[in-house]
Amino acid sequence: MLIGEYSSTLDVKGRFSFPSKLREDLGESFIVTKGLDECLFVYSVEEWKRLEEKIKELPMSKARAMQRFLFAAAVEVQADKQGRILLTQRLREYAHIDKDITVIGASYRAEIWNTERWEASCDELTSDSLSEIMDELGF
Amino acid sequence: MLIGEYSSTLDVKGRFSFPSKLREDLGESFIVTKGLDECLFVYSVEEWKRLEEKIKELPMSKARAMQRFLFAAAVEVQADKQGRILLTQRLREYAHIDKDITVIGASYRAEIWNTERWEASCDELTSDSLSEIMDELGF
DNA sequence: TAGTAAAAGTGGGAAAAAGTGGTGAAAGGT
DNA sequence: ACCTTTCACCACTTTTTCCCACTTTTACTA
Repeated sequence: MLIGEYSSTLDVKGRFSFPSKLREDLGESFIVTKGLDECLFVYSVEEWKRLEEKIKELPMSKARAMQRFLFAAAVEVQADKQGRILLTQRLREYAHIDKDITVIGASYRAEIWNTERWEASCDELTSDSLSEIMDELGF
Repeated sequence: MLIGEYSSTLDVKGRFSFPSKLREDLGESFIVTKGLDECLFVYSVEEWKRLEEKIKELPMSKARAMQRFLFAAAVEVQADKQGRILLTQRLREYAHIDKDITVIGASYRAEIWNTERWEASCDELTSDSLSEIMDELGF
């Protein structure tokens, strides 16, 4: 279970330390790919395989856009001994990552965000919509 | 069943002792997350898992902002041998926790409040509004 | 109701883990 | 073969975590 919110910054080489709490769950190496809302999705290898299976089952008419989006962008990364990872320029551009980074746990996947964009997307949540959904969940 | 009201204060390191009566019920480690009205919600691991399942089932199209909010805010904490816990700065900021803390039992969850805000929110509860709700419940 | 024992709370220090900057080796391209 | 770029690791700093020892409160008994 991936939870929590962690912030980090790119160093001069474009590396950043990936939260150790999330690394514990994700394993040695993991898959990073384009996600919704211009953030990056991060999956453990096991979870990625599961996703692959699901997409395979989709009819070609629907699946090919998804396949192209997810698979073409996907990269398998491995943290160095200090727990840092390096993203391809392509992925960094897609997620507007230049300096400040926020990594969050989101249940079965993690997400990598430009910090500003993450905060903006949090601010969009009104407390009304929050309590509404919480009601529904019996929170 | 979590009940009662307990007060505590942050020490210089930002720790505070979590009421032992509540710890008995919550277990070794528990989940703290952002709650409504700018307090923090505390769930036992079992209770959290139940919520997790519900959150996961929300439709991706509508609820992903909500999912992110809930999972990103969650932290699993474990009391030290003295029964104290340490909250992340993020959670402390959200709940305006700086010095005086009130922890309350609220049935299946506990809540962590800034003491002043807790007292203010108690004052807001008038007998009128309460009796209205009690009517609804057939109390 | 005072004394005693046990539990809970507090302050602080030491060890481990995580984070950061930088250097050198390997790989790849010219 | 040489230069550039990428990658892996070492050494240092900072942060976090864990636990000891002491104080205070609570509960129980005489």
